[in-house]
Amino acid sequence: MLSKKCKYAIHALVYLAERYQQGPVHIQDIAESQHIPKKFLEAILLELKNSKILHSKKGKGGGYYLYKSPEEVNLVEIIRLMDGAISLLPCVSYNYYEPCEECRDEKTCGIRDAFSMVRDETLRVLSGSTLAQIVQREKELGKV
Amino acid sequence: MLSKKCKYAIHALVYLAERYQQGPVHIQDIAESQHIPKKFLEAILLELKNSKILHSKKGKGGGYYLYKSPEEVNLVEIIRLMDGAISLLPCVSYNYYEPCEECRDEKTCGIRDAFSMVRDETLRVLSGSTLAQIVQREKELGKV
DNA sequence: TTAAACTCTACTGATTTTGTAGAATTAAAA
DNA sequence: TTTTAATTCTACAAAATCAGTAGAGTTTAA
Repeated sequence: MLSKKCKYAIHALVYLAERYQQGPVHIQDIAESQHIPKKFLEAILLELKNSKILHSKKGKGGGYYLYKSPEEVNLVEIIRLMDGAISLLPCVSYNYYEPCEECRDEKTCGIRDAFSMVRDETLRVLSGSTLAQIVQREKELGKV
Repeated sequence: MLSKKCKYAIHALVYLAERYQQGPVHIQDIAESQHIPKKFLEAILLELKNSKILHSKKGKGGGYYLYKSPEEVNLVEIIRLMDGAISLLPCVSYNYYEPCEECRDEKTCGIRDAFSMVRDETLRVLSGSTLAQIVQREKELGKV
């Protein structure tokens, strides 16, 4: 399961994607509309800014806005940033690999195959799911 | 990521699958060979027994053994039992469904699609991965 | 100069995870 | 019948992670 932090990040980014190139958006605005605790959201947005997904403008009239285009940001990137590995086992992770403590020998472990396939399919689906796609999908579904 | 508990359960079950229909196996035996803390393993095996995957024999010469056949036990069942939902979001879960607190309207949420697909692919792969298959795979890979 | 916004450090409470202790129960075997 | 070796069960506890808060500092527009 994704953490709340990660779900908050996705919702905030979708909200900002809907307002792409329309100037900075207040944290307060995002927090209220998306039902996210403001102080918690602050930390999340800061992290997204440090990862060059967002930029911010300080001071009066400031706020956060998308730095990357909505087509460039996909769910894989967001999840890895917020929650870490995509895979279900550390021993089949591309970005967060660790040897399994339990497995004595990775080469003869019969369990890894299935989880490698799950990882591949998950990456395939989530990497194709960009902010632009999500916004487009919501328009199709009739969200105002 | 799977919890340690879940990984322990998988390893213990594979170990028992390799000894299917060869009588009860001591917890001690499983714990030592699979590097699992014995007391923790006790709780895990008891849970697997309560779910009718294992049976046990008490007293001297007792132990645990597979009740279901290795062909009947797949990774979906084990993960659901140990860690809960397969899906990454509660709002797309079959067995652990909960409405998303963040989404005001599930029907117009553009995020769920991708996670529904991830869930479907994950279920497809993991439901096809049985204890029998894992044991077979380990034989192929040359595990003694 | 003031007000409104983000920035940053530190902290805290709740929950989950990962175990451990120890007594009770059961059953085989001596 | 007693001993011994195993599972069963209840209760607890340490550690890690998650979710959220407090509050001072910095920046910028008006």
